[in-house]
Amino acid sequence: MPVKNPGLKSAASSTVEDYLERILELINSKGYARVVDIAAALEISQASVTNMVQRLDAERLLKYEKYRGLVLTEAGEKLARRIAHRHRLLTEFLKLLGLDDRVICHDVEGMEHHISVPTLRAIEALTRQLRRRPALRAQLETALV
Amino acid sequence: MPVKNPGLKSAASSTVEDYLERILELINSKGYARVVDIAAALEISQASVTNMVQRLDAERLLKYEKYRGLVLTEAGEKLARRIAHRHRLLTEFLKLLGLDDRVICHDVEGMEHHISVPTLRAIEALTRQLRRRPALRAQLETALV
DNA sequence: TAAATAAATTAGTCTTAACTAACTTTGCAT
DNA sequence: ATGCAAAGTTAGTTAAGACTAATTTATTTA
Repeated sequence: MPVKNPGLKSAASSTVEDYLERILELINSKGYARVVDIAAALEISQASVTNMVQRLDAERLLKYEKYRGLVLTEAGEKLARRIAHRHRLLTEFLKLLGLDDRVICHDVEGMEHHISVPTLRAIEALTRQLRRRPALRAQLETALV
Repeated sequence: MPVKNPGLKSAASSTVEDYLERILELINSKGYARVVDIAAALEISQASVTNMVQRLDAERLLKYEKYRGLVLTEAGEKLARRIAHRHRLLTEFLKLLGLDDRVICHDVEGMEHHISVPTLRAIEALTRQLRRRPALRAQLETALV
């Protein structure tokens, strides 16, 4: 089934989004993202990462020199940031629903690539409202017995 | 990336879920689901449908006789119903957020396969609360300008 | 009922994105 | 400086799930 992925109107597949997300995380936390670290983070082989990294270089989302490492391009970083932001918003939303971290993590990782900008905005607004209505959140929790 | 699909703790992939969903829809609306109709509904070739239908038969989610048609098994129908139900709950939820039908349709089709049972329950509870709080819904709509 | 059309099937191909195994490069420790 | 381990790369394979083209079966209509 050719299910498109226009969530961020980038041409990025879910897979590409996952890579960018992890790469940005690594850069933020360690200052760099090596093939071996990306592979560990995504729980896939180094070979797969090498392939994808070369592809992302071809797509100008990062600059890669063989054996020497990579840096995100302007475009790549921008995209990665938006992906990370979307991830955070979804996580916060589910957190407010009282779900546990394991479930949140799993579901967000699955859904995040499929959420369009308008839906994300709506969820963001809802999250804000939910945040200031503890009584409503309490209602939800009791419903989850 | 080996992203599992434990939403309904069935072994069904997203693709299988899509097929079952459409097959049930067809059966509900026309009384039967032919290869040609499934293909049209999913916008894929008849050949692809034939393949999948044979696989679903092997997995005992439906019974299929070459050239003669198919019926869902008990297990297949049960699963299909749960998939359809999840689809409806998500659609209703997004509807209450004031999103337009195109967006809802797209996003639900993407997300539905990745929502776990606990998350679905939480969203269901939230939907109920949202339904009885028009003021809150109005707040959301104004935030979506 | 026979021809024409619609539906279904088969066989083989393509793409994406994983994998393993084998090899190369780099960097560190002696 | 060399040798070993860690990191990275290449080549070739696999699996899911699409596709087309060719063929077969079923159905409709003249």
